[in-house]
Amino acid sequence: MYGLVDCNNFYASCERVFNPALNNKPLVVLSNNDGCVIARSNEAKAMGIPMGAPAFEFEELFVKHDVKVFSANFALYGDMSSRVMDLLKGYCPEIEIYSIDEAFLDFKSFTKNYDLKAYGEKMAYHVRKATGIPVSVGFAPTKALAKVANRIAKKYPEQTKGVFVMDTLEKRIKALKWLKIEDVWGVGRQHAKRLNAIGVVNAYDFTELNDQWVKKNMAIVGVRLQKELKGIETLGLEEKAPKKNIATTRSFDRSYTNISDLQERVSTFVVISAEKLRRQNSCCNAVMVFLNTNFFRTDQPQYNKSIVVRLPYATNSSIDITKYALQGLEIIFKPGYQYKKAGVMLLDFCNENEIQHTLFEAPNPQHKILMRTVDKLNAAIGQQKVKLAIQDKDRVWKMKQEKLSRRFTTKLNEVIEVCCE
DNA sequence: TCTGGGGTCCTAGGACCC
DNA sequence: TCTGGGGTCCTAGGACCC
Repeated sequence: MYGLVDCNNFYASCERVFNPALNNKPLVVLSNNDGCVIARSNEAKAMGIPMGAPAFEFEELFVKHDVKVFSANFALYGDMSSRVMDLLKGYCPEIEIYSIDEAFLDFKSFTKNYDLKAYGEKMAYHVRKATGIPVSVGFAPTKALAKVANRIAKKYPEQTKGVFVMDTLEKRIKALKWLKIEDVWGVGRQHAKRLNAIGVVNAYDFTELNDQWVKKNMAIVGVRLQKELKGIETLGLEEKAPKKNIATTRSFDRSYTNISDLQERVSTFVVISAEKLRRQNSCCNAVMVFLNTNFFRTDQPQYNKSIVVRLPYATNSSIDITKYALQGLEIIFKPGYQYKKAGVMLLDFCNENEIQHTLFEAPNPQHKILMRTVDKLNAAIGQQKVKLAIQDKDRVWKMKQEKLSRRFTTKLNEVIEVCCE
């Protein structure tokens, strides 16, 4: 059996841990720049605030119903996530951390008639008790079915106590008939539309579909999914692998027209990305840069362009990569447009120790030592304290974050205060 | 006025090889 | 008039996930 543990309304729950006055109140968390709603408490969901809703469109509703609004606090969420995951590892060492708020557990090595229901409840209780984060647990013979089981646990907390075990054929059929096709893991908008058109409305219908159709319209991924839902295992736990791409992209608080502003942004994006690259001991062979105008402003001329610049040698030096990224920017930049978003993506990785050197161009060996030193300094005295001269030339780039909570768990001077009378 | 960010996998088709 | 067969690698774009 597989288990899927998923934190309930994760970001919203993180905000509540250190501020219990928020319990039972509608609460939303906004994306960078306080742009869109990216997490909602149950109360906020019940009010009909959709995922991805632009915050400005719902401002009135927030005020009217006293919805608690927070800017995304990823320092807090990331730390809370690792606390939850560490606890789960204690219950099942075979674990795949699938995202910041969910993990698959493989119970293969447990004895056949092990009481997973009781075990799951114990695990969920412990996580709640130790971190303050509520979780739901689904058990089933395949990963895709564990996703379904989890959904049931989350949807019916009273009946399931947050844990649902799908261990019989009857339970599986009933669950699949209950689950709408568009809510199936791996079925997105496009496939859902096509499936609806041929009368497939729930997950059970999908399992009954002939596999020729599935192969033709949803490719091998769809075929696998169909098997998984029938209880035939096609997906195992995945190993944690180093990233194949690393991206840093941002929308700006306003539009920018000057190339010098964009040069600063692109350099900073490279520096952030390259630090992640070094952390996983990789080098990249190419860098992609893109520029976007504001596509919501249909009244303004639009220009979206990206370019991939090959590097002469594989490197993870912020200095080298910045140089080539800026060359790329120079090529795609066109004056006269209002740029609202830009980004950088590092591509084509290899291991730091397996670099193919070229005959005529060699990296500066000093960079490696320099980067290590910069990384160490930044880790010790705060991120981005040591930077390239082209970054932040004469202005502080501020993201709109008006409702940011404290970094309760990762900054000593921001920890919670306890008052004793 | 205001609308996020970061990933993965798969496939078709072009370019190339012998 | 008529023009083979078998293969690899790369890339762009689509679809999906959180």
